Amino acid sequence: MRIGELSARTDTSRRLLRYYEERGLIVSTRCANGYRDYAGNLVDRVLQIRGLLDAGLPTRLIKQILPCLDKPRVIYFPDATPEMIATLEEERDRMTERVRFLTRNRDAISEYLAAVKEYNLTGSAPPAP
Amino acid sequence: MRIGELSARTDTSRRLLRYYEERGLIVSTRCANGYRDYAGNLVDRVLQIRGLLDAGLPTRLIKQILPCLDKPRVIYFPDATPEMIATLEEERDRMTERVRFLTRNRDAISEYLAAVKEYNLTGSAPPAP
DNA sequence: TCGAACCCTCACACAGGTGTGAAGGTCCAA
DNA sequence: TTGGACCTTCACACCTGTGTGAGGGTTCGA
Repeated sequence: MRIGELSARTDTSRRLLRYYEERGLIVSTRCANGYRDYAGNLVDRVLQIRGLLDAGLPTRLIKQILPCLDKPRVIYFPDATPEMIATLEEERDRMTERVRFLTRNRDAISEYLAAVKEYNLTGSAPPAP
Repeated sequence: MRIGELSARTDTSRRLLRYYEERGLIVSTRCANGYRDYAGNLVDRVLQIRGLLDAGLPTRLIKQILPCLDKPRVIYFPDATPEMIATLEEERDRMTERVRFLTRNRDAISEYLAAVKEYNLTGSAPPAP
């Protein structure tokens, strides 16, 4: 598919798709006229990239991580240098940390929203836990 | 405490502490000589801010969210405008989404790392699940 | 009283993700 | 064959979080 379609199907600007390619996150072949040609599986890939970016990971790391998230991954085993393993372990821990933080704060927000709802319903503050 | 101590206790540069203040995320009083004076509870507050920033939330939102995370929060109920409630609900959902994404990808990384470990141990790829 | 270690404001700079627009080529349908 | 929709590259520009340094005060111990 061409860039316009991929853009529409991923709700991602053409600009960003080219940027991701420049960063090595996605690849494309070229038609005879120079237009980019994308494989169908790139839709999922782009969505995954966006999610990881939104989660705070830089493209540099996403590029490292993406191959490991592919299936089958066996073919990537030989590429697993010790440095990369270390980077991945570090990043995994950082992600765990992020999840903890996000979850905790999100729960606090939920709790607050529930309390506000209760307040608006009954006109009085809910009992302290 | 002064900025140097807060900086040391939160492992955050003075520059950033001033920036957070400029953004309205933290407050300080001023000593007679113009030095900033921080309350002790700001240590936790700053760590929380850093966590939220690292989790991908912009200062703009953190500022909105922080008051809801305080205890007791009852005093903030009157401030809960419908727009703010809506913003919070939106952000809560975005955070849930982020958690899902991070967890999924982190698990994939963990799985990959485990497979690599197995591979290095036995010299052969683990059986496909 | 001097120097070190603080603090202040201001401002320039950078990296990363993203928008926007210019200048131009391609393709298809009216 | 012309117009519009699509594509190309290139470049400037923005915002946000952050570093760094200049120029200048304050505090305190040697």
